[in-house]
Amino acid sequence: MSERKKRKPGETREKLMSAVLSLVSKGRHFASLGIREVTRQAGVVPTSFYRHFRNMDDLGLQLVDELGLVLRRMMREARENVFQADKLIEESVGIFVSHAQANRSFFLFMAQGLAGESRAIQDGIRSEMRYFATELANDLRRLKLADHLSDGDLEMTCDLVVRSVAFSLTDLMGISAEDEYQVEQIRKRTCRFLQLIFVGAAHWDNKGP
Amino acid sequence: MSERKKRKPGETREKLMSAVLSLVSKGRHFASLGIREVTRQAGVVPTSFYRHFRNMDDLGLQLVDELGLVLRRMMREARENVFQADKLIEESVGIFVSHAQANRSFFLFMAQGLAGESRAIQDGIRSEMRYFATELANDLRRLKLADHLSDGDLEMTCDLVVRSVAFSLTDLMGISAEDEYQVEQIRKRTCRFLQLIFVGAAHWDNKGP
DNA sequence: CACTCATGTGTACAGTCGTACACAATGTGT
DNA sequence: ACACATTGTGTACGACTGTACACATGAGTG
Repeated sequence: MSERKKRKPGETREKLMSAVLSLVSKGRHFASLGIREVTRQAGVVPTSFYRHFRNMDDLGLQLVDELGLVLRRMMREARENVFQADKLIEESVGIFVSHAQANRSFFLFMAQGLAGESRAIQDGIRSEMRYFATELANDLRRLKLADHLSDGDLEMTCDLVVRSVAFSLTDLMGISAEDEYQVEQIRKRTCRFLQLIFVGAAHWDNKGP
Repeated sequence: MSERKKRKPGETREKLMSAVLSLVSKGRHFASLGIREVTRQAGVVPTSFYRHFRNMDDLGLQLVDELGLVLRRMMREARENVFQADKLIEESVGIFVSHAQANRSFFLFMAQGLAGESRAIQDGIRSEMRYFATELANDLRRLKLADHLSDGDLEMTCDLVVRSVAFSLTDLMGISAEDEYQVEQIRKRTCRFLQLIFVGAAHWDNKGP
């Protein structure tokens, strides 16, 4: 139970996970990747794979965990940088887009996993999205921006927001990262989506059941 | 250039496409399917595949075409059955859910293809969604339900509607088709999403650029 | 009839797959 | 210093893969 002082503990593990992300950003789908292919990309012998993962789904699940970290970092940055309520949407979407560009492979993996082959990975990603929606609801409450909404209605609104942003994610992933014009189009369009949703939320009066 | 009277023209072709759908509904991802696996499921010899498709992506593209037919059938039924404007959302979502159940494998394929491996299939499905949004916009114009919206804003609203429904689709595909309770939950939640969006659209005044 | 054409079958091959096993290197606790 | 646990390597095997080729069938056309 002492400290590990190996030269590079878990180095191959990281190489394998990076290899998957790298293949995914090259256009491959996670479900079509095999152990040999991943180890080849990582520059390791196939047998090494089993030292760290039981199978590809196991690796995918651990990628979902790391994805969670990325998302939390993004949320923290958004919380630190969004001060004025009237720019809330623009700022948040901007941060989201830049994170999606900076961690393209992670978000690509996320988009794929939502309708992927492994139920466990699907559930993991869905759970991350639910957590995100909950945190968003907390923030809106804290900023007194949703006082007239019931808890259930606020939760629904945030859920819709997260889904819309997630769908914009698949738009982003469909274009090349360098196409500034298209990125800007998607950014603006996502902002308008969210504005529309928030206008709806602002005028939402016990219309729900 | 005369009429073909072969016993069963294109029979194997259909068997191959059905085989893919069948494998997809069993939980497999399209990107992970191989030619041999598909032909085995179809009860045909592997070489027969090439008589009808150049590769798996080609087959996928033709599945997208058939998916288009399914979507158009659904839209027609919605147009025929939705009379009163106040029940428009409930009726439409109900028709959507029942179609998604009846053609589960097609919609599963669609959900997968949105973030799939083949760019061509992605674009095909995206194009189907765009068509759908446009038709929806036409209907709303025709029913005089969006008179205060500019064309661009109406298009955006319909796009958001279609995206929200498409995301509900992945919810639907994640549960077992027999779980009536969960299906009902998703149905209700989708209705609330759309209601929120339409409330937003109703109060939308040149807030856009 | 013989022909062509579309379709389906059988065989074959080289490459890849997942994974089991024995072994080497190296850092850790006694 | 010793044995141990962890991590990485090399080899091996049977199953599966995509696809090329030659051939069989049967319908439509001359």
